[in-house]
Amino acid sequence: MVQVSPLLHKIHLYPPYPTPRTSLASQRHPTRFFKATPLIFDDAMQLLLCLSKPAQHLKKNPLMAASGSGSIMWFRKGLRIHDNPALEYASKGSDFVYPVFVIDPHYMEPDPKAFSPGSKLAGLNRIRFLLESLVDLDTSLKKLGSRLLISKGEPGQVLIQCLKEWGVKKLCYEHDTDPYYQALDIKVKEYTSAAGIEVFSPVSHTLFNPADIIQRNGGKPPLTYQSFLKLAGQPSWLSSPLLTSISSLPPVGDVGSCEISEVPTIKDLGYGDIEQEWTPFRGGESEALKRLKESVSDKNWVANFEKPKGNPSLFVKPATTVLSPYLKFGCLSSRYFYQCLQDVYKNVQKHTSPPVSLAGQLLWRDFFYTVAFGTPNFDRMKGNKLCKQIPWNDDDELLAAWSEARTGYPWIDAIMVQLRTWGWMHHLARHSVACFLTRGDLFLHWERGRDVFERLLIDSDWAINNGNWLWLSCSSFFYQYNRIYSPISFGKKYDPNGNYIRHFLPVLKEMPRYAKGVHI
DNA sequence: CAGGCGTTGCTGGA
DNA sequence: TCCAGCAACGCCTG
Repeated sequence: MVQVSPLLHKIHLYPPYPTPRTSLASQRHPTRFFKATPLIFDDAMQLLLCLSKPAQHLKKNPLMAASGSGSIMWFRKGLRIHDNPALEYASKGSDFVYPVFVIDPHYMEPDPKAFSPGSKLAGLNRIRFLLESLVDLDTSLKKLGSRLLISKGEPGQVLIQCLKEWGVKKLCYEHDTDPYYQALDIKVKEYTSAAGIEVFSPVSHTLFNPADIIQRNGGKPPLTYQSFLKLAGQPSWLSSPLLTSISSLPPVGDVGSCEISEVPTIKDLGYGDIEQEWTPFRGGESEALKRLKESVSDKNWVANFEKPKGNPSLFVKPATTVLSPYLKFGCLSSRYFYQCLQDVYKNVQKHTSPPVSLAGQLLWRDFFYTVAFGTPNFDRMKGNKLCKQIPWNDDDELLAAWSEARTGYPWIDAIMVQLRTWGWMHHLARHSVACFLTRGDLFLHWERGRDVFERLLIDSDWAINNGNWLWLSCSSFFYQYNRIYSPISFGKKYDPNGNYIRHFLPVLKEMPRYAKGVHI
């Protein structure tokens, strides 16, 4: 029978989880005219009349919402105002801008069958983080004279319905390389090209355009970080300052019969009253910029940032920025982050460099985005050309012991508790539990661990998550699976307080090893 | 097919 | 404490 490790309640005695850095880290679609046949003449007259009148009149006339020049700004990732070229283009020369976010029920609505509270695809912590980001975006848009329009349903269908209903001639959204969005974009573009709607889809989620890098490398993605750096060079946009603020936005036009709501709460989504310990990290662009400012203002820290080497106890110290969840949802622009870092580097005598520097971390992110984009079946072992084919163990109970923090190894269990409650861990902590699962005695499939991370992490990012699991399971990029193959090695060098001990075994010898199947 | 490269982790000496 | 050297592995190149 499955038992809860008696160690679980003791885990909280361990050095507490990391704290934030502050306290510590054209053509209009004709549908509307056909639908409203009696109004064709009126519409045309209104248009003629309005041409000679001030724009204010246009804005107040709901009929003109459809006939004026309107754009849809479709938010997916990129939940921000600063450095948002799609939003900038949508508002340029438009009388109306419809900022839309579509709630995909698969991603948001409760799934009682899931192994942790949340939807089919995401844990509750990340869903809440997303909702907070949407509320923040809505607030910012309202300050600029606009608002966020929330719609529900299959995103492709909903968007096409909006395009029809509002008769806009421009659709703008941030380009996305994830397969989910690639498939969605194909569907939407089929419609827009048939309907003669202009689509503007700039690359602004990453520093570089993955397609460019792949092309420069002869059609294949670079497979080492160093070769990626050589191909990438300096980002082209760095020579001119990014647009980081907007003074106002065109108003939202008439939404017609489209069902629009405010940003829902967790309760609205059908989760009822949830009693759980929530992640301490608040979603949204405002919070992201606040954190960024705090991190970047410490020039010494930025200049000397180095991925902490060796000692995992460092993850209780102010070792990172905790900006990853904000980068994931695009609450923070990676390009703006990079620009801020370059500004600091310019003004100091000496600074660290990639791969260990802070800028190097952003480049790692781009590296994984590029490889992931250029590799079919990147998220699977089978059919993935990069992935070493390994006959992994398949054992649901061992997997459950790992994901439910019942392995019996306090260090591993503490990290898994942290993942479940906070949805975020230091990269060294991720490294430890990933190696434990795939390269330790469990020898379980990296796809299983990936699934758990993807669900529970608030910053889980398709390309980066899969890339790291490929790496740490020695399936790709790195292949020394004889390294750290046994959990004992986690105790060899460090005692429970994280102190370095070269030859350390006794404590771990006394640890119950639930993971070996005794108590499972 | 050999040898160099990129990579991580351990060791031993300064 | 820090750093160079080495081991070990698969990929890339000539």
